[in-house]
Amino acid sequence: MYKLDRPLSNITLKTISETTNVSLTTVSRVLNGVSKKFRISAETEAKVLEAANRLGYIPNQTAINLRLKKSFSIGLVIPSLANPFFSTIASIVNQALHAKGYSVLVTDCDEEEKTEVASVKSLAARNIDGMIIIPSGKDKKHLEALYKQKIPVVFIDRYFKELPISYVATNHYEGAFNLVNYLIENGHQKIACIQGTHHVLPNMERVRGYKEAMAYNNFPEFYIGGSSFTFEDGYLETKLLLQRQEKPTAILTLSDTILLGCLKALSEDGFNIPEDISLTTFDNSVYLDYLSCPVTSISQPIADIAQIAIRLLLDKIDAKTIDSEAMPKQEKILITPTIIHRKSVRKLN
Amino acid sequence: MYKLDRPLSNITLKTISETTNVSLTTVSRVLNGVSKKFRISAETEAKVLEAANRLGYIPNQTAINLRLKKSFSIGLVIPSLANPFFSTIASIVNQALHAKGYSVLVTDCDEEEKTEVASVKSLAARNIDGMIIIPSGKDKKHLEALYKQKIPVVFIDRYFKELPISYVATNHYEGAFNLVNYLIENGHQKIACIQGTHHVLPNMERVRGYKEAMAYNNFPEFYIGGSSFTFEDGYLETKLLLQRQEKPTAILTLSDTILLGCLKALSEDGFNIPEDISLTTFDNSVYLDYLSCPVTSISQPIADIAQIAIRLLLDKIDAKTIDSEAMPKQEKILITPTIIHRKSVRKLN
DNA sequence: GTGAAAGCGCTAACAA
DNA sequence: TTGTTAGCGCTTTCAC
Repeated sequence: MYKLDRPLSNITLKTISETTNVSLTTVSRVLNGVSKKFRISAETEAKVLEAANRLGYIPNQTAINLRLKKSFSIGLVIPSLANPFFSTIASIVNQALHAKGYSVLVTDCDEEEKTEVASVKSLAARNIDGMIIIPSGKDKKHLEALYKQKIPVVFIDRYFKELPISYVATNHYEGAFNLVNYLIENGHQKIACIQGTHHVLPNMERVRGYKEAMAYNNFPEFYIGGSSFTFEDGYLETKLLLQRQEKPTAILTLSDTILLGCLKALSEDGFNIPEDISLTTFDNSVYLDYLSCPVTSISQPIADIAQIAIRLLLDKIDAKTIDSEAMPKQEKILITPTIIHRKSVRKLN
Repeated sequence: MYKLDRPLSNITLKTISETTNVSLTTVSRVLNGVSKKFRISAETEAKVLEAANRLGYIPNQTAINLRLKKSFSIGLVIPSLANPFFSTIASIVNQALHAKGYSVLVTDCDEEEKTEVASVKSLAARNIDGMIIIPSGKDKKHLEALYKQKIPVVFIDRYFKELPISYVATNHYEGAFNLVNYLIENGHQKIACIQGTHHVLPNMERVRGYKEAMAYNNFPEFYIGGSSFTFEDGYLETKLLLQRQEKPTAILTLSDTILLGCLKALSEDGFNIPEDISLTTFDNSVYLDYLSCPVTSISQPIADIAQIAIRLLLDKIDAKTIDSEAMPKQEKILITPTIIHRKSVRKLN
């Protein structure tokens, strides 16, 4: 009738059907490995297989997706791949999902709420089988919409308690609580906390852990500063902190970026670790071991989180395939992180 | 006829056509924003728009892809998202491409050649419009196949000189050459080089730069050690290096991971930087500024590389859309990296 | 054992 | 200004 501009993969089932004089149906069956189920003769099967091989047949996924209303691909929505924590998750999720035969559509939202909304919509239009989302912002209308569209979704790391969507995350509260408690057990009372972006859940939970651990031990909150997860902020806030009359005996930074800034300020001002000030942090980046004084840190169970999220998502997808009306129940999984002990905490007398 | 298990987005053009009593074609035209081109009455247009809105119509990308033989998505093949250099590239490419209306299918190959081959094939089956690849291995049959299938491809960072496929990468050779020259200008002669994985191109080029800079200045190669881009290897190799009778006055590590291992060994053995030994590295990770002695480093123009690669790819896609037979010419772009001067190089009188 | 034909949702050539 | 219809490549029902 009319011509399309781009003949992509010229070899289709039809091509094979014509060259072998076998019907489309049979060709499809052979190539899908259900020959015996339909009792296709060995002869026919061989003929088809040979042709497919010779011509270099590649099945057209798009057509399969349209026909089956399943795309064998899942969307992964990430605040920023430039953040090592997220890119590690992306790496694990990607590999695990590929191993299960899924493709992964990754979107980097640049920590922007607007970008996230656009990404989620674009993914939804692509007949994605499910989505794993690390929310970037506070908005959740577009996420509610996914629930209504019955697209299986799992949140990682950040989540909305009000939404009936499963999540798996680190128990940041407990992590911080335990870490502060550990400092207190080592005789520290004047513990300062340098936090990151205020409104993100992990930060809020960590700060809550700090506060409650202090309260639990009947200590006043010594100091809380900081407002973003950056080197610069860690540096500035530490400088500010060190100006104060009363010096802390320990500092808890809520991320490794903050820690590095803090370290720079500390060394500039002549404080040694752990002799003068003890230090603890979150994230447990590889380089912590290689700093002049290796720093004790909370280690998030990244691999576990990723694996559980995948498991949850695939379960939901399966459940939906069996009964498309079923509303999956919400799973709320919080994993308590561990403390990796290094040399930055001094035991006071 | 028969029922499919998963009614995904129930609202289709047909639904709208039926509820508004407007033909499918007209509905399609209105929704594609070409109403005026076809002089569709304002009345009809409004009716269609209203219905689409009310019903929450979401176009089915899969159907569009099949029909148009264009998927508006491009594949990004990465050795490992856990590597900050690659994840930064992924982040930039992702954002830029989304801004242009493309979706991005990312695959993490875990630095495995086999995984890469599988990924590339899977992407090819998905009617990808183009691919950006950072090759993981030495195999290139599957990449040649892409060329034959006329799928637009651009390599980043690692490339095959023999393949007629465009690439954009850092000029690692010049980077290393300039860095070693800089050390020599500062009076260093005993310059040791600790390298990473031998067979990867960036490593080979960097080592070549070291060797030729030494030869250019008529110095013997002082020392070359190392075999992988890891902390452990950097640590071990430095320990080994420091055992030797003749100590180096400067060390060039070919990655920041190696550097950190090297630093640990240096500090364990009581060497101060830059007093006892000068240090330079590659990668320019953010934390270099925050080490006890900030380390001078080669900085790869990651953003530029990503932007150029995207530009190249989109050009190829456009060219192909216009003339599907045209064989695009190969572009070979090498960008010379800059030296970020910090405090780790001592000037020898 | 094999095949004809319908249809997934969409676009565009052609007709009116 | 609008509509009819073919067909993208595939799976599956139903028939032989």
